[in-house]
Amino acid sequence: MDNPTIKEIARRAGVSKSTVSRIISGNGYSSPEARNKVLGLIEELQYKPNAVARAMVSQRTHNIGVLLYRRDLPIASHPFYGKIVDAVLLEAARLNYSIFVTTDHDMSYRSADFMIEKRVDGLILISRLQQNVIDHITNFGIPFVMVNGSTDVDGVIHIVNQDEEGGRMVAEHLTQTGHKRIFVIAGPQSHRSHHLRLRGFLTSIRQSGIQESNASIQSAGTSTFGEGYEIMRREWNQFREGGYTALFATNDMLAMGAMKFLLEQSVRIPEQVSVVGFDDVDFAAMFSPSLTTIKVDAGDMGTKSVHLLDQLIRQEQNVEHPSQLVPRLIVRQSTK
Amino acid sequence: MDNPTIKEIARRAGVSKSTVSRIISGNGYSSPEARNKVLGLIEELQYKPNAVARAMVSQRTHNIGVLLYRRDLPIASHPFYGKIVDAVLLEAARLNYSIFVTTDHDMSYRSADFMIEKRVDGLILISRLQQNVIDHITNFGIPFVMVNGSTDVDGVIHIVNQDEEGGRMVAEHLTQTGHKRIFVIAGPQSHRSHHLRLRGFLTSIRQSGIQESNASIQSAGTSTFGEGYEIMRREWNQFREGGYTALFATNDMLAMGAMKFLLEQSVRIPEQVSVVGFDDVDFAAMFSPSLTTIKVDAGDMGTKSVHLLDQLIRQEQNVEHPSQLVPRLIVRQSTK
DNA sequence: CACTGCTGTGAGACCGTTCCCACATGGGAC
DNA sequence: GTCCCATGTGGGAACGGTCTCACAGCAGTG
Repeated sequence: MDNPTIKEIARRAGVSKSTVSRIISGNGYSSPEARNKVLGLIEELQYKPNAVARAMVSQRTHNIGVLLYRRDLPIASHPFYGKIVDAVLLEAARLNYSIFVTTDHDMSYRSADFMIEKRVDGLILISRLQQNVIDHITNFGIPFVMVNGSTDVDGVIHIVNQDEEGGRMVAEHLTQTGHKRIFVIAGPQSHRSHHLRLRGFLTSIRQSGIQESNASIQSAGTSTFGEGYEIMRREWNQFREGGYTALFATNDMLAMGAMKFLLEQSVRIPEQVSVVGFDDVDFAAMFSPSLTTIKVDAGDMGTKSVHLLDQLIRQEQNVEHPSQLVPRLIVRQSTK
Repeated sequence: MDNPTIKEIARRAGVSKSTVSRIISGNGYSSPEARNKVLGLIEELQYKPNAVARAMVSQRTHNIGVLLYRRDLPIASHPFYGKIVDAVLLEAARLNYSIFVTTDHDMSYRSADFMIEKRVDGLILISRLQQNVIDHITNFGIPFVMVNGSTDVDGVIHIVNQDEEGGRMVAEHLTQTGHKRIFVIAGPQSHRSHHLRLRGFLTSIRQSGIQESNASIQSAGTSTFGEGYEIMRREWNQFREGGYTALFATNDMLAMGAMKFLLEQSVRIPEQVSVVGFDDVDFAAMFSPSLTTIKVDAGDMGTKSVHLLDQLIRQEQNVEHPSQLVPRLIVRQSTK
């Protein structure tokens, strides 16, 4: 790593490092001769400014930490959170930030501390964060935004979807297509989004005059494909004998897991059973039959989070709390 | 960001910053009294060492850059590369590195330069890198390893799978189960892995005495689900009339795309057609019917890459070129 | 001619650490 | 009593930049 430094450039150009610094940054005066000389040397020696040294004096690293709090699945290959990360990466590059990515399986603040030591300009927190982690981070005065967190916290910028509204859309779609007996797989109710999706769904069902006794609600311990499959397998008899014509799961992975079991039992989808998921992960469109679902714009979440964080970092006045993202029903092959 | 500094701790403890530094690092002598006092203050003031300043003097940032060169899909949500990244994240945390993640769509060295400016200790390069990018990085003397790159480059540590062997395994599996006419969807031949998978497959087929005229080979422009679907749709007549009983695609996404089209035409899998993919992405086991495939251990790739890079960074002598990962056939529902 | 303001430059402090070196004290060996 | 060594401490340079300040030259103005 014997990269040339500003001092080396200055020495060779016969000027002071102040002059070189001025020329590089474009602030302040410099003569055309000095400019040519220095710029030529920069090109010749392949000088790359040292971002570490810059951070040292400017007290800004231009780095952002993305912390994913999950116990089950890793981050990047997660079908939903992975998309958020992608969008974060893209938007961050546009705004000249670099991104540290970390997963925290302990749900502690160990990794948050690590990011603090690295002196990131800000943090993006995703999924299941605990109140104490939030408090911890707040303590250090590091700007941060939450994305799809498990709970809302007062005063914290939190980017979420209109999950309750989405649940309502599912109910409407199913009731309008004539379904009366609906089987529901509900993801962890400790998580805000699963909770609201279920609530919106149930409220709407009730308004349609369908008795709750006509809906069977299974609660899932995790929100994975395997869990969906397992629940369906376990409840198969109840499902078959109950005369259910529709299945709603509070996310796509649960829905597809259950659907896979149904297909293995030669249940025809959608002829015999209609299935609706939630999120619109990439696989939803690829599955066979493709899955009707509520699209949550993960990309938009990622983009917004960086955008808002950038405003917080730059200490812009009155950064507005973002409005919730509007979900959209996407009808595919799994419902009729 | 008014975190306390070492100087502040020193002032309050009534000692010099040298002493504080010694106590924190554990190098050199210090009296129990000084130690207690300083450690107490660190706890009380929630002192977090400044990694930027440390990097400044130690000339080591303990940061690693992950560069993914792709034109089509983003990184994190990529079903195969995402898994590599996950493993990298995990292993890096274990070895006390932080990870910068970047995607480069231009296939230029813009993002490599960016990482150089950030003075990462090393780079992990994934997928389609060009020779000139490699040269560029080599120029700066930054340690790096390649993972599943499009081509091998002399002297560069490159972690890959035994793709040719995997292709052979596919051929054996299909011929042993009695298939004679096989339809092949071959991903971009400019990429090492797709090229070798096809080659291994064809070599083995030929050895089994099957004429090449019995195999139809379709070349795919990309290696995506959509491309697989599209190719199958386009070649549907040829496929049906050709009497093919098996389909091999050089990766899972292509295979599942094609499979989805077949299912939509009410082709029964595996009764009428057997399908084999390559990679064993998560979705392969979830698809219905689940996909028989060759497992490439993406996790192992990620872990190894960090491990090797760490050795390069620490300038260990004779770091050995890793042997190629051994693939494994995983038989699922899509073949019989 | 004195004053002002623009252009151009360099010296040096500073960011928060680490680490080398100097130095002081005290006990044990000779 | 002298010397040596272990223990404990502080001063200050260095890492590679940015930025403030001082200062010099020179043209324009009244």
